[in-house]
Amino acid sequence: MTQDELFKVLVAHCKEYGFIFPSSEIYDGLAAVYDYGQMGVELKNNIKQYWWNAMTRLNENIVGIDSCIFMHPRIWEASGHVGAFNDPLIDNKDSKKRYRADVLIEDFLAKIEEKVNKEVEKGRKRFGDAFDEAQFRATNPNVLREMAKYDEVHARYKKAEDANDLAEYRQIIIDNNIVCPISGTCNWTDVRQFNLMFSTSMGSTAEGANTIYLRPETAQGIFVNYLNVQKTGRMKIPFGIAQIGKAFRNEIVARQFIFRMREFEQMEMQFFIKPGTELEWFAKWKEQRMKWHVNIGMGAENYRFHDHEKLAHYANAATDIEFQFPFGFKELEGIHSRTNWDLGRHQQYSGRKIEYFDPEEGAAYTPYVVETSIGVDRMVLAVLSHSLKEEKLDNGETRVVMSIPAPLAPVKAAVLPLVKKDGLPELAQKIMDDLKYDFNCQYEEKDSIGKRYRRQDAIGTPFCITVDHQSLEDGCVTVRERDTMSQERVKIEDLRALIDKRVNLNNLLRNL
RNA sequence: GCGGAAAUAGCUCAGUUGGUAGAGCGCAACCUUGCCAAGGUUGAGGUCGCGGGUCCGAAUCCCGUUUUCCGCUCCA
Repeated sequence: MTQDELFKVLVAHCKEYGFIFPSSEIYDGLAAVYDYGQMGVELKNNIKQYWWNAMTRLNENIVGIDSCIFMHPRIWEASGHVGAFNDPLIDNKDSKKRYRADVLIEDFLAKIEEKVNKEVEKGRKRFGDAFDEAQFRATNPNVLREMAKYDEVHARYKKAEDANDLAEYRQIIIDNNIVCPISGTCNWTDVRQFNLMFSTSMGSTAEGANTIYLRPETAQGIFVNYLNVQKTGRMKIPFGIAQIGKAFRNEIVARQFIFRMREFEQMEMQFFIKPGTELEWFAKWKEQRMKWHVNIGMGAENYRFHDHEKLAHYANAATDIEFQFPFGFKELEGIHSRTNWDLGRHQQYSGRKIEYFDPEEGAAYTPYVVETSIGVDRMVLAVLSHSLKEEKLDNGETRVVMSIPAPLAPVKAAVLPLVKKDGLPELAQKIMDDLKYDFNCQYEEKDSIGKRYRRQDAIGTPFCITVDHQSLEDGCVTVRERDTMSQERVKIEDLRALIDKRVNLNNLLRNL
């Protein structure tokens, strides 16, 4: 099976077994939005728990918060999100290149100015010392013609800009035959406004309503609560604030299943430090975060760092942890040294002093920040795509098995009476009722035992517990292991310890 | 956004020159069986993605539209 086919099989498998469904499916779906089903939500919750406990329990200086999706609109001005993503864009249909419509028009105006300047230079050469530029500009027919065109286009452009009239942008481009530098044609699409942020309005009456944005990242909720947490938690630098939550980005193209969605969930931790120590902490978190990933047991060879050469406006060092997805190595987590950019901007925009008094230094400063930011949905996809396997068995048959690392598996054990009579269901149900307080378990008595094993394989259940006639006499059951398909006789009272050893998240955390 | 392909039962797919919708698997109930996708009986489930048009008649032909997949493009 090629990676491409595997990916298709994965998407189908996720739907068939209740991991992930396309959103609003009975209404033909909503592009690039997916819902988690009964299995998917368990897997996702386990991943979140592994992260949350690794961050907040294993680090005494990291605490969690849960901030709102709605935030003050000025926050997004301070963060740079409003300014950076409000561009009118236009595509050339022939070269398929995308341009900013306003830049195309400005370039065109600049070219006219250039032409005029050339004329002026020609005049200067011709008249020498007697050259009067103002008079030349007022009388030369070439200059007058070009300037008339300039003024007309400029006036239209400014008017269109003020009114945010996208159709007029396009009309200006067409009327002046502004062509694509690559294809040289004037075959343009409509101008579209791209804003990466979703907006809505707050306030129940139209006139009183404010435009607010759905947060495009959870990080800002941490930054604006920095003072609250630092003061009420009496946090001493270095310290971190962790958060798990939804974020929203109006991606131009959202594709590849849950890899790039418009609504997604992030797990972010902002670590506040003394200026000058950021590269040291950056290196430390790089190492820590890679360890967290590899510890899951999906193979160190499937991860790699990708250091950024081109840095974002807020960062002075950045790297991605990439995972080998079916469609190649892609970003799973980002680690950024964000300097004091965010806190500094909030200081500026809010007018509040956001500083830390360092008793050791005897001075106050705006802390620097090292961020770790991971996509929950991408983690889910990493686990699912790595775990799904089609195996050839010795008897020539194939089985589909989800070898999800046991601590992350949605269902930990299935309790199965071998037959649906002779008191076996009753005993199985008793075992189920005992285990369900510790583990997510399933009870199943329908169909042959082989079929039930395969069904549990397909959702990644690490253990199947089979109750047979002998169990009634000796108090033992058969424990069948998912990956090896091996079977073992185990006393009923030993079941809990046996399962716990393999599926308890704390065992994973202890290895960190 | 551009180009290409596709959409029929829960899933995988048939469906003849246009003539009132099919299979396998799955699902539900019962019987038989019992350690790796067993057999039998019975049953439920589809306005053929949606909207128009042509026609006596459309799953089938035409137009539009939505969604998905592949490539390009984009992604602080």
